[in-house]
Amino acid sequence: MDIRTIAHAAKVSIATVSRTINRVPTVNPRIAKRVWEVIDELNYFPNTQARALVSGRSWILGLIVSEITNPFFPELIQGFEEVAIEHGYEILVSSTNYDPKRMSQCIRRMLERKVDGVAIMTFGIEEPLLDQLAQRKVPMVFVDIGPDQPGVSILKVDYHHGIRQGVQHLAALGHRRIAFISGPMRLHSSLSRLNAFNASLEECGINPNPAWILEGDHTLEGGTAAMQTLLNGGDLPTAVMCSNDMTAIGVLHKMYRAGLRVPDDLSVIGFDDIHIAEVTIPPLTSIQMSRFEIARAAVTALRAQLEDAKDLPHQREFDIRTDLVVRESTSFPRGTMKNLRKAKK
Amino acid sequence: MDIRTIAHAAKVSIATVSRTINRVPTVNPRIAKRVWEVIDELNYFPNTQARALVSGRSWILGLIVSEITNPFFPELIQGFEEVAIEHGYEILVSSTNYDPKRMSQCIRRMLERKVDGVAIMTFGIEEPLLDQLAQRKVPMVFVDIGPDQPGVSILKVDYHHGIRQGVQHLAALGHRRIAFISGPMRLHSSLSRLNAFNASLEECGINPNPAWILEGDHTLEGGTAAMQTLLNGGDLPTAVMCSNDMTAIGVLHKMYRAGLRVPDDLSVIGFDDIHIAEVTIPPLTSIQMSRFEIARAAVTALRAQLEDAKDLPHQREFDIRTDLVVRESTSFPRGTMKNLRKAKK
DNA sequence: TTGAAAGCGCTAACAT
DNA sequence: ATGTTAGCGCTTTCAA
Repeated sequence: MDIRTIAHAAKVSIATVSRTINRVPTVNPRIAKRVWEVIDELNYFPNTQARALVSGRSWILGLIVSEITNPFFPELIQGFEEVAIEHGYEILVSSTNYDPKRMSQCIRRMLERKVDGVAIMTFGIEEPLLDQLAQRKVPMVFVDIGPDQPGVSILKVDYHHGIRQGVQHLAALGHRRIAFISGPMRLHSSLSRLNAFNASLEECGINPNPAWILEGDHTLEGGTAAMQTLLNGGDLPTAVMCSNDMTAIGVLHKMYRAGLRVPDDLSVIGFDDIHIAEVTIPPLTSIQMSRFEIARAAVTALRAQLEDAKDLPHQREFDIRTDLVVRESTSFPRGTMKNLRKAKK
Repeated sequence: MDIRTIAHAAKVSIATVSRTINRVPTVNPRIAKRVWEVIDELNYFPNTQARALVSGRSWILGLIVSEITNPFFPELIQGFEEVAIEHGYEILVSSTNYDPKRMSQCIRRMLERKVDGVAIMTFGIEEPLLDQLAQRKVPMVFVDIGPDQPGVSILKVDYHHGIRQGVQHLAALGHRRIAFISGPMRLHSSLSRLNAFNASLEECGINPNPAWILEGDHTLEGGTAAMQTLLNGGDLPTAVMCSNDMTAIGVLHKMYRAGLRVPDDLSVIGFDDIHIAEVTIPPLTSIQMSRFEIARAAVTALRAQLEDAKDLPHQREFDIRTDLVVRESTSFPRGTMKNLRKAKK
């Protein structure tokens, strides 16, 4: 069944069927109605590849993520899928696993399937492969930073806002000895988070201790390893802030293994606020970055380049907020409670 | 740049370029070499939609999952992507969120993008929409059950093997009071797991208590809710087996909330063995079902229908094992330890 | 073994 | 407002 079948059944030309489907305003409403009836009755839908071939628009949006097994990303993908579908786009998701080879393969896949636009949410652009996309004028959207080119939008995450809230929360509880476990330092977003942490520390008048700044890799294992390092160091901080929730969960686990208690022996703050943070033991205080907000902004940014609807924003940068969510992995530093109790007596 | 560019540069016809790319054996090796050189030099790749249009093969494999935010699925998707790409297929992932409307939308998307085959990993087919796929002779692969039609393969998960190991493990520790929190009962896989549990109980000579068979929904919240019900019931079991790990993590959390200890007050076994099960507190004893094995089998089953390679298996069913992984959420029932200690004295 | 040409299903320019 | 037709980039007969 093809467009000819419909044209024949509706007693019009294939051009009219095409126009009807594409909602060209000049079609006679009565004829359009007849065409739609035939389409519905025969359950017809156009061949997307033929359509893409001739129109040059695939109606596919690419989404490149670092690793799909980090719960942050499925939540992001879900939002992206939802918003994209809503606007008639199919999505092509692909993950790099922080591997430059795979990154290059991802770009290739995007190119081969002729995506109309691509969201690169790997929190750090690993290669100048992007030129291939830029050359073909494929609109792109990045997180944090991206090349300053036409067709490129940036989702600016305000790490500082949430992280400052976290540090202030810790400081208010009485913490002065605060560690930070970063993400992979070659990722720009990791650096941004660390910078925001250092700046917030300074705002609170706390001196940073270099021995308490550790590099993690945004995985569970990275979190346990960093916590182990901290434990080996002897001079333990009273609180630790993590660059993402997976790291924090690793920290929680290592503390459990070491027979220490959170938050009694160490307060822990995560970042992302993934769903599972609600049920960790103890429930994780975390800095929320809305996946849905990011997903929506990414699709919007791409659509703004692709379509000329008047309701689409015409900006290069989009702001993404972060906010502290206080749960139970943060409390007074050890000792303070006793003092409080004494004071009460 | 298109096939003509290459043909011209290599001084051959476009037909020869096409044959070269498609590795038709009749092409003169020297000419083929020349063509490949031009292709590499110009960094050319064929337009997939033109190719799909004329050949009728999209080289896209669909993958329908229930919910991408359940960590089991990202791990599955990752494997599926890897194996599919390895064989030259692109993937189209889509999630139903257990919503029949979305399921129907998923099928539609698969149809519109003309997938060559589709893996339906929703653990329970929600609708007879599949006819649309069957009519178009799209090969399908299901988990557990599927329509008995040509072109349909089934991944038979041996739930019984792993679940029996779990029950025996519990029985060996001295448990006789074992509860089960199932998945949504309209899903066939949930029923299978429950049946395997009941059968295993009987094998061990344990009487099932209907009050200890609860229906969950494979989410964290379902797990906490079911555990709450168990707590309210008063007559607490000494162990609980869960239909998936998310449920088990919910149980762990509710126990923590109730001020009870795992495994001292309750032993907990999960199912799936997702990555995070290693770092729950305590680390979760779980029944492993290999995502990668499922992913590989799914792609293999589809390829067996699509390609005529001699090395591809020609069977309708594929077996998937399950195995117990013992960690620290299971132990002796309360009281037994004391007895043991006494005995030691 | 290679080339010429038809045509996959559709959109869009042009003609009516 | 509707129809006719060229052609998107490729694969695949068919002829040489």
